[in-house]
Amino acid sequence: MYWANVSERQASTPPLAVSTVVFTLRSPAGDGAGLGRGVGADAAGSPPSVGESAERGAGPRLWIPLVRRRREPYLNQWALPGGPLRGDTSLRTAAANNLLQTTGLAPTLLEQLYTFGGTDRGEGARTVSVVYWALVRFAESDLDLMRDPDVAWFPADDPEVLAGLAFDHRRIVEYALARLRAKVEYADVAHRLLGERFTLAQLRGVYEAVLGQALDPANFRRTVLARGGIEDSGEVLTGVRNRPPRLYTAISQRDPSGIPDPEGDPS
Amino acid sequence: MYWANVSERQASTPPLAVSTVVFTLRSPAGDGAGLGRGVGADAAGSPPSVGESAERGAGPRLWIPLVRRRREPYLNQWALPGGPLRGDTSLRTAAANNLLQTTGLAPTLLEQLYTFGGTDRGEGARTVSVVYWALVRFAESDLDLMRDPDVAWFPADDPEVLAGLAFDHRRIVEYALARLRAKVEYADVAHRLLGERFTLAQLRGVYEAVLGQALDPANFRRTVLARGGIEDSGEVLTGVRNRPPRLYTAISQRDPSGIPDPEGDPS
DNA sequence: TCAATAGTGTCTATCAGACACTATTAC
DNA sequence: GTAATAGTGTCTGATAGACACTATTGA
Repeated sequence: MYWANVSERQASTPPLAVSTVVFTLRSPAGDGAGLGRGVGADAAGSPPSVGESAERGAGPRLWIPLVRRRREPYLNQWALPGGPLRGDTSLRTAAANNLLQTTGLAPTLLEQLYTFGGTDRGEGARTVSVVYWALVRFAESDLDLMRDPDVAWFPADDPEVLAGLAFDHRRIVEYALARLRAKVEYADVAHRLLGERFTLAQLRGVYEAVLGQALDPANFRRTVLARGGIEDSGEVLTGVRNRPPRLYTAISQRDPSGIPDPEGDPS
Repeated sequence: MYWANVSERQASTPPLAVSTVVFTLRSPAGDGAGLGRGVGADAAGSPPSVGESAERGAGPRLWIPLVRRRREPYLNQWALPGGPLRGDTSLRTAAANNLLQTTGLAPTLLEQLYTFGGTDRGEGARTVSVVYWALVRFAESDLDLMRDPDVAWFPADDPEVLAGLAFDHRRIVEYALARLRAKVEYADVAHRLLGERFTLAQLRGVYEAVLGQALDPANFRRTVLARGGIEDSGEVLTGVRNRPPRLYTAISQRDPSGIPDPEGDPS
């Protein structure tokens, strides 16, 4: 007996949830809006301990929003924002709604990451989670929505933060980071974390934050300009105490290589 | 209100199914076991028309198994093998079971492809499908299991076959092909379609079938040997009417680049 | 011998990394 | 002026593609 026509079957399938790993960029000097660092860190079970670990100079770092659990299991531990898939919304729409409710932000990039459906995902009933990953521009953030003490931003690569996550969310965040690293080199991922106009140094800062290593400014300029996708806006950034850098803008790219998300929005 | 702890909620989520795109390699000359070509092609709605389209010489081609639907919607059309996710099996196990029941084969590679959950996936009730893609070695196939007239193999890139598929399965197969192409270059995908020992010409045939273009034998040899992952077995293949080629074996690779399937089996 | 494929050697265009060097601002 | 970053030029080693060439079998 072969199953080819099961799409319409109402079987007793496990509950289905949609979660999102949201990345944003935050400069340590705080060039954008301020950011409560580890709000509600006093909760038992997860010490966030957001210390500035000077790994690679003082460039910007990746941050993710987490939500504190208000019920068992993993009570009071931090978890990825998410929720059950309701009625007639698509997976992508559910992820976008979820992101808006949690952070008040609209994503500049939203792609499906992976569907976790193992039977060893943690305590509690077994659940299948479709996980998305997203990028947002933090400077545009509406901080009013962040007053909720059960939502806070944390450095995405902090081992102590990751160790305190509920369920298998640590593995999920690490997988999302790996995908982000693999994607930043050949897609227009970087400028989606920045604003409309950005300098090459800022763009390089994104690459360095994502890849976790310093890059040669001269070579970076050459390769990123040769790759296309950005354009000299003609303006320069003034007010710095050195030679004013040019400002660039991102131009729409037809997904140069890489395979697009099949249900993704062609924005 | 933020949802962080929904994993245990029993919401009215859509039905969940697992499907698999299975690729195998078949030489036009039929060096392995014979293969019913388009069995049951008389069914209305999908003309398989398996003609040898001489696109790139006479190398091997990729084939996929399809299952004929026995109910509405898309009655009698061909679809990907799949079934509902039952009780306490993991997604990966469900895909493997499904593959075994359909083709009688154990996969040499099995990875999650994508989860399709749009609201426009075709007629009938909305379903969320977690789709896997797999590779099998056709020579090892147990053809007794293929007696079922509702299961047949088709060329994976035949436009007429793809056009006749049920639901959004055409898009799914095309996406799986794109992922396979992207992956064959930097992973040990190719030799999983071949047997234990293979010549470099056979290996090149896999690359050519997957990529859809001819490759220079000399350069292919250099690059594939430099990449590592295969080893000279010391034996040669006799019985050919030209210089006997060496036989190589695949050696285990620690996923040289690329990101492994997070719930995948580390085989 | 010829046909056919296996396998080697070599040239070249391209590209990434290293790094010296000049340019332009604030102070 | 100095400090600091922006931006340019150049060298070099690694690599992919083109392609000529030799090697070894069956017929």
